[in-house]
Amino acid sequence: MSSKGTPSSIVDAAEALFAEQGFAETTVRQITSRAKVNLAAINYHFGSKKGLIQAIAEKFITPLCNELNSQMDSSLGPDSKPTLDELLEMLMRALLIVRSENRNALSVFMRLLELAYMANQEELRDFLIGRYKSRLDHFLIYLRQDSAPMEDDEFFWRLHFLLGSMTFTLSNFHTLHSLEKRQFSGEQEGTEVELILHRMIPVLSAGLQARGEKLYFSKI
Amino acid sequence: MSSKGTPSSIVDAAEALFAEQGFAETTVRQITSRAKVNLAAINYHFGSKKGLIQAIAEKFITPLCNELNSQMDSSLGPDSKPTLDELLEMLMRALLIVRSENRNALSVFMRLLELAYMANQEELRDFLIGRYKSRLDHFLIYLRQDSAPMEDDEFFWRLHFLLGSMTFTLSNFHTLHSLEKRQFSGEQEGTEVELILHRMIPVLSAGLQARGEKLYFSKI
DNA sequence: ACTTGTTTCAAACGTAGGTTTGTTTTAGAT
DNA sequence: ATCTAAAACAAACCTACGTTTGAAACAAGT
Repeated sequence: MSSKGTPSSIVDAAEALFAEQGFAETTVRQITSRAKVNLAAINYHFGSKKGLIQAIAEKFITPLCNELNSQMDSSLGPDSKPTLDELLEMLMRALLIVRSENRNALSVFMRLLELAYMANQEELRDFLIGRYKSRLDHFLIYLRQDSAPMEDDEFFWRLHFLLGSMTFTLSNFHTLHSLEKRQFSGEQEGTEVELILHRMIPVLSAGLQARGEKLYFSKI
Repeated sequence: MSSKGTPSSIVDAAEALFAEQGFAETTVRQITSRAKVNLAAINYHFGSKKGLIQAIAEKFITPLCNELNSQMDSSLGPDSKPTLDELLEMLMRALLIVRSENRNALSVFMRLLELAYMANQEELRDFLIGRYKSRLDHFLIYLRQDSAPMEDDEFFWRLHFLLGSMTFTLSNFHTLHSLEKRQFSGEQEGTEVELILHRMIPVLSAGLQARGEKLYFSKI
C-alpha cells in the first residue's frame, strides 16, 4: 500500500508515538492505526510489542556505537590526547548521526535508556550492559582521563549526572522546546537539536572537570 | 486495623510502589494489596487513582517550597550574597527535608517532575507551573546571579540540564545504588542519598558557571 | 436501644489492552 | 494455470485494569 513495507511503516509510526508518549502509554492499536496496517501486523512481524521495542532499540544503539568508535579511531592519532570538549563533541556527533535517519530517533533512544534504569527492567538493562558496555569502554577511558582526578565511585555518579542531563533534555525535547518558545523568542526548528547538544558540551565538560569535595579530605 | 488510618496506609504503599515502578506501571490492586486495605478504598478516599497521585504530589511540593524559601530567608542577610554552592546546598537540604518524612518521597517527587514534562501531561504541567513557579522564582534569581553571564535561553537550558541530573539520579536511585555496589565496594545505606546530593553540588555548580560557547560570538 | 452517617468489604462491571485464530489475498515458482 | 508460502485481514479471545455497586460492619449521638 504505502511506498515502504509494512514492518518499516510500523517502525516509523512506533518511533513517532514512543517519542511523544513513551512505551507503556503507546498501544499497538495506536501504532497500527497510524501506520495504516492491520492490528495483527506487529505480532506477525515482531512477535510482540516488546519485540518491536527491542528491534527499534538495536536499530539505534548499534549505529551509535559504530559511529562513536569510528570517530575515536579517525580523530585520535596514536599519541594525540583529545580534550574533554572534543570527546563530548564526538558523542554529540554520534547522537546526531543516529538522529539523521529519523527525526524522533533521539527521543526514543533516550526513553529507552531511561526505561533500562527502572527497577523492573533488569532484563533490558542486563541485555544492554552485556552487549554494549564493552563498546563504550574505550570512550569512557578517554573521558575519565580528561576529567578531574577522582575515585571510581565518584566518576560513576558523575557519569550518571551527565546521562541524566542528556536523557531528560532529549526525551522531553519537544516539551522543552515549546516551553522555551513560550517564554522567549521563536527560533528556527531545523537546527534546534544540534544547538542544544552543543550547549551541553561546555556544561557537561565543566561538571566532569570540577574538583569534588571529597578530595579535600582523602589521599595525601 | 493497622496503627495508621486507611488513607495513610494507602499513601505509604502508593509512594513505595510509585518510587520503584512509576505511576502507570503501578496498579490500584498492588497498592491496596500492599496497604492491606480493600480494593475500593482508593476510590472511596481519593476519588480515583489520579486523585491519589495529585494528593501525594501536593503533599510533597508545598513543603519543599516552604523549606527552600525559609532557608533563603534565614541564611541570606539583607546584603549578603550567597555563593552558588551555598544555594545548591540549600536546594539539597530542602530535598532532604522532603525525604525525611518518607524514604521514598524523593523518588516519587522526581518521577512526578519527569511526568510533568511529558508531551501528554499539559494539565499536570500547567498546574505545577501556575501554582509553584512563583514560589521558586526567588531562588532562581539568586541562582542566575551566581551563574556565568548568559542569555535567557541559555540559562533556561542549563536549568533543565541540572533538573535532568537530579530527576534521573533520584528517580532511579535504587537501581543506580545497586549498580554501584555491584561494581565497587559496599557502603552504608543510611547516608547514601545525602552523599549523592552533595556530590551533585560541585558538578552542578561548575555547569552553571561554565562559559558558554555562544558568548564568544555575540555581544561585543 | 435505635438511628444515622461513615467506613469496609466482596463481588461484579465495563473497557481497553496485547495477543491469537482462521480465512482470504497476494505474489512468485513450477 | 496451478501450487505454495508469505502476508494481510476481520474477528474474536482473554486478561487485567480502574471503577462502581450494594450490602455489611462500625461508631457516635441521642
